[in-house]
Amino acid sequence: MPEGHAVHRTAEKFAAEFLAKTVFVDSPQGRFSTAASIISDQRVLASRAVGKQLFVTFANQQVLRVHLGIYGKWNWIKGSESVSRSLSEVPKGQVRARFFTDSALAELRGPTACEVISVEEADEHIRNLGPDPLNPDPNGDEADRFCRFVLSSRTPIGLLLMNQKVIAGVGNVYRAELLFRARIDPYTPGEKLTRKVVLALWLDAVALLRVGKKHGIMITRDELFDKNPAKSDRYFVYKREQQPCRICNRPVSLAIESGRKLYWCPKCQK
DNA sequence: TTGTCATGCATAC
DNA sequence: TATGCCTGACAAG
Repeated sequence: MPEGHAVHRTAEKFAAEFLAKTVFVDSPQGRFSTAASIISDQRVLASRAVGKQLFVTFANQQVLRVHLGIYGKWNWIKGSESVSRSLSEVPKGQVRARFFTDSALAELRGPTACEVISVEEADEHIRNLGPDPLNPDPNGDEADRFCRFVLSSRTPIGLLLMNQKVIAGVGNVYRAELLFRARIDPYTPGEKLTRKVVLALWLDAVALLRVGKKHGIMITRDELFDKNPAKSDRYFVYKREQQPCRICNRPVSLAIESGRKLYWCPKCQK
């Protein structure tokens, strides 16, 4: 489930299992073999997420960068017996990379990006990303960056929220739900919004992604935050086209914008 | 069992 | 705007 909340969970899991430990890396599929050999048998110095990307720094100053894209998935195996059994078996499907110690094994399948780069290159990737609601700067600069970008753009807010340079970590689900919760028409140009509205949108992104990170699933209806709801109940509008809006009962709309499905309620979001 | 679609994004045209 | 990535959830039959 690769919106930002899931990647931050992975970064924490990586830290919990591997931080300060020597980790072995290989690539059963073969596509990551050369890069794997560079970071294998190295100590993990840091693990962090920025937006939808994971960055793991190794003792030899090499950085693993992983972006799951739409298919990518992590599979974790814990316990020394389970780990050694898994390592001795032929893995199921295409495993791009495996990261393991005696007691934990992380398998990576189907990522859009999985590469080993320098610290400088990693910094460059991070510089190209917008503010991440899960990495809020204590001095408020991240909120400010988001507001400035949105308020100076003629692009519809529905597209701005999908741009990782504007806000890193929000994807199609959070885009639709944030705009519904704020009752904003997704076609409103950023510059037509007020600073107060844009700041509220940012703060709601911080709140929703924190809930998502805490539970490991995306939930956008306040009354269900701690209830582990079924998928069909989690959202206001996402994947609910033609179903009645939970507020006004009118059918939820669907449009394809820049190749992605956009869901909204035309009555509530004006 | 088979087919379709997806929470993303880089690249080619 | 189309395609590739190549997994997995879900629907249809």
